[in-house]
Amino acid sequence: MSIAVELRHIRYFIAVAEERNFTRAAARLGIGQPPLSAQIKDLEAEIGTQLFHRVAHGAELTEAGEAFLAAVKPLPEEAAAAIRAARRAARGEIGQLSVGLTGTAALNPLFPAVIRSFRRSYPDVELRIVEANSVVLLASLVEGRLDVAVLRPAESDPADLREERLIDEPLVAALPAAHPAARKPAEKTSEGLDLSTLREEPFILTPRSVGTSLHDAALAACRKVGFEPRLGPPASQIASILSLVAAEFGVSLVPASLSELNVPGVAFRRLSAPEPCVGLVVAYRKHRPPPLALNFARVARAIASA
Amino acid sequence: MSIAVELRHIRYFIAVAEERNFTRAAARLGIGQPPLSAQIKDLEAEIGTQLFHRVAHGAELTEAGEAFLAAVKPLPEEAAAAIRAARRAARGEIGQLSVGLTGTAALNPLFPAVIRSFRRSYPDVELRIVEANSVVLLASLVEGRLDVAVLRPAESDPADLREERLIDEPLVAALPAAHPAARKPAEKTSEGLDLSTLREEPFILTPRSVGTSLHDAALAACRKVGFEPRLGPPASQIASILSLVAAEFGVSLVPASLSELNVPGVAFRRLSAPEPCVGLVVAYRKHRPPPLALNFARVARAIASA
DNA sequence: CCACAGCTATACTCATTACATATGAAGAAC
DNA sequence: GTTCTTCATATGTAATGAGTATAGCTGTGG
Repeated sequence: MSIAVELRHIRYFIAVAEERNFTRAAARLGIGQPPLSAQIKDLEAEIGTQLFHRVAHGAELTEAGEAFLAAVKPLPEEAAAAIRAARRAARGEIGQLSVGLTGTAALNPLFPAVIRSFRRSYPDVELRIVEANSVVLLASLVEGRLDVAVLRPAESDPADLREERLIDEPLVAALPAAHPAARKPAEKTSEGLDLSTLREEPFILTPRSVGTSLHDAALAACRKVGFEPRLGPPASQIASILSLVAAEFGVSLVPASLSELNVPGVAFRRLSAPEPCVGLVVAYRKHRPPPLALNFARVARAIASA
Repeated sequence: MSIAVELRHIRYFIAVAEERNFTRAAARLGIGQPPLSAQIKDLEAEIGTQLFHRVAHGAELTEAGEAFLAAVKPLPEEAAAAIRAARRAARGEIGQLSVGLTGTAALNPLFPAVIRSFRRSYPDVELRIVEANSVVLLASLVEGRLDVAVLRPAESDPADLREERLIDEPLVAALPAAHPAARKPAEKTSEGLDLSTLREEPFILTPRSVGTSLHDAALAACRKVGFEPRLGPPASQIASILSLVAAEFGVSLVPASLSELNVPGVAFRRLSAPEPCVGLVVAYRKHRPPPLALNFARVARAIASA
């Protein structure tokens, strides 16, 4: 016999309590007075006590009614807030977003600009930024530990990720400062360095196990100009590469944005055309990407194309 | 088109979210799976976004679903708590109770005992205790500023109050310590003082405007033994009466419980039979007394008869 | 590769109930 | 006393929540 209490009962009850009058409350609710009386009656039966004293000129709250009113008053607004929260989450306006970032992307000025813009557009999103190598990033994306990542693409990237190219970035030579090829860059009109002049140098690259993209791009560039590079000691992070170059263990090919860095003992030289390039993409799962990931990708594309 | 969100939707949603499976959630809710699916569908339509990803082995929360779950999770319990609060309020277990207290009742040991017992039985009730003269108490009761009062009854008390007699208390004479009639109380077997021996003394009484009960009881006692008392200076509070007696402005008749007080310069003497009496009652509105007032009265009766 | 198991969605019916309309009863105000 | 206001009751109706049966989809195991 016990009828479940519904938000409808609570809304009706609050209306009557506020109007202190069934008829006016019914008008405010847009229903007739008899059904309103019936609903309140049901509610009272369920609670097991009167909530209103019916008097000639209206209805007054009983003690139980006062207690009930105090307790249920916030409920309709809480329900409405829940709906708003769900809608905002669906639009990707609230929630947590885990952004992965590969080492060389972190050094590109694009990335801080994207983050700045995203935070301005979505101030209520909790951002978590994780830096890791491409292999880790891709695995984390696929397994859901990351929602989106900015990284350098490779053909071997999982097929169930969507990658949107943000920019293409030329590779430049990173040379020990004392290297003969490092001398020339004084003139502005200087042509790019001919990569083949580095054919005898050991190349410092990241091991293929932590990211195929840069590794393969560097190899491909060398092969294109006719030599198979000799590999120097591997370096798993971009900072290590530059350190090894500075220590004259060899040369390297790195994204142009790294030439902004002033690393003592390292000189950067652009290469002569055709410059080899590596891309920078924003990646997320094709399957049910979080709305926030899509929003992040959109912001990133907007910044990249600006 | 738009269907109001009800607690039912929320209960169902939470069940599915927790089970991550429509079929099991339906079983837990005691309904069939198709109606559950329909209700969730309605909810999603109302919110305007999917709350679950339907996958082969069940249902997973979307971002919107996660946000909605976090927001609605407490609602069912809040509604249940509201019902409990209303029930408790109806039983007079919670709420505020304003207790009025007349001056001479405050000095009776019964009162602290009642308060102690009430607080033990109803620990969640917020007690407010107001001391005032009977006229103010009665008016406050009728007008709803007080819920219950402990006072001395009079025939003139409003008819829409119910008064339950707690105890009858003899009146005793309050005499200046130097008064001849104050000398005799040494022997335990001493007979009471004959009131008529005080016929020439001025009587210090509270003015009738602040409380008819004691005033009329004292007058009636004097008349019963054959004299019309001469009135001394009026005193509006019981403390003032005793002060004036100590100052030898006259004598008074006061409830026996006051003889517990050690007031320098005042001696108390019991009167000879038939001892005049004043009652002590607990009073509350006949019309819709708050449940708490009834509970208070019940506790008071229990203590008084113990 | 096919059949099966498990899950959700759809189609349809039934019982419930929330609502509207009309009316009655009771108390306050004039 | 009369009238007005207010809430309660009676009754019919339309909406809807829930039940039953079934179809569709998706991984799994033989």
